[in-house]
Amino acid sequence: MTASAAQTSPRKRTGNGAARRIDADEIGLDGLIGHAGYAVRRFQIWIFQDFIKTLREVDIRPTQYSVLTVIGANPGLSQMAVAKRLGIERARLVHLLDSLEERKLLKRVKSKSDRRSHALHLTAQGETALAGFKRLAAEHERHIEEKIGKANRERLLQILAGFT
Amino acid sequence: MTASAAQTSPRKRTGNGAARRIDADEIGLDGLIGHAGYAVRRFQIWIFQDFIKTLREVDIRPTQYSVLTVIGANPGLSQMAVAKRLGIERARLVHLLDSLEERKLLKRVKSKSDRRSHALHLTAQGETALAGFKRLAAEHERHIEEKIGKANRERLLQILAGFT
DNA sequence: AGACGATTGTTGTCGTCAACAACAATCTTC
DNA sequence: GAAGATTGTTGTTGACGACAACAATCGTCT
Repeated sequence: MTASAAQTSPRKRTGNGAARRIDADEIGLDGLIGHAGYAVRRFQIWIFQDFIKTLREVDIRPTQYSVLTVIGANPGLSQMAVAKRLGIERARLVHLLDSLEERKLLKRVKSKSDRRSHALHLTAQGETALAGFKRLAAEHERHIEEKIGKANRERLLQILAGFT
Repeated sequence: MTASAAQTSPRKRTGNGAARRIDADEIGLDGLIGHAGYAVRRFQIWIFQDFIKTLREVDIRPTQYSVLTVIGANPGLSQMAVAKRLGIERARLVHLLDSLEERKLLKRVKSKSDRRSHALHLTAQGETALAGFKRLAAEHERHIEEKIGKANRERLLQILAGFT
């Protein structure tokens, strides 16, 4: 996108209220370039949108996917443990689990050793569904490769490995 | 944070309701590792929190900073141009500008050439304030270097240059 | 000149998400 | 057993993206 074609007039910085048609790609970012946060924010928005689009047919959003994946890999976790691991507020996790439980993808089992907590498990249906989600997620990951290059994607994962 | 110390029992995968004290760092991410989106999300959260913390004394959030920076570098831009350049909804920009204008950091000048639009300018106060913000933002950027390394930060900016 | 469509700023709604605070039930510890 | 901590839950707040509608204005076509 943003197919350049900035063939507007050369003069810039028109004093005050003077307005000329301005293409977005000819506006200087100035100090913003060189800010990692800005680049990362834009990149993250792009990634999430592609993830949502790629998994739209199964109606799974990134956070839901991360919850299902963690529970699938560690059955019996408590909500507290999942929340801490994924950096989600336990208050927020409640609603996430509500919707996933309504969709019969997982279930809350009352723990016998600690009657406050719930042990989280995928349903059989949830297991098979998750397998499908993972295939789509892999496709999404390929989109990223196409966007920034295979080597860059791996370098990126390596750089950010400490934040998992 | 998360000072390891995972000296809990070796057995895992306790069947059903059996709950044992579990440290967050011993929970497998499984398929989540290798997902660029997950790493980027965590990284972005970390960056934003550090930015907010570093600029708390001046009460400036990342989005506000990006708006001020772009206007500072391109005085006279319309709201539409700023919104398009930063990927912000113009509806959302209205509130952002409201608060910044209330704080006397910028002003909306009625454009004479196009009476629908406003030409955005920093106030004198806004210019000097922005200089201070930029110093703090540079400090924030140094925090990132300390976190992932100077070389990695530059590589990152290079990889994500297409998303500015 | 006049009409029609597009653009700009604005207001509003909706849903996602992080951050808190409060609460009942339950566990842990003294 | 009492006091304090933890777990799941409900609720509120505020930042944010997406969308729809609207009045004022511009550009264009005839």
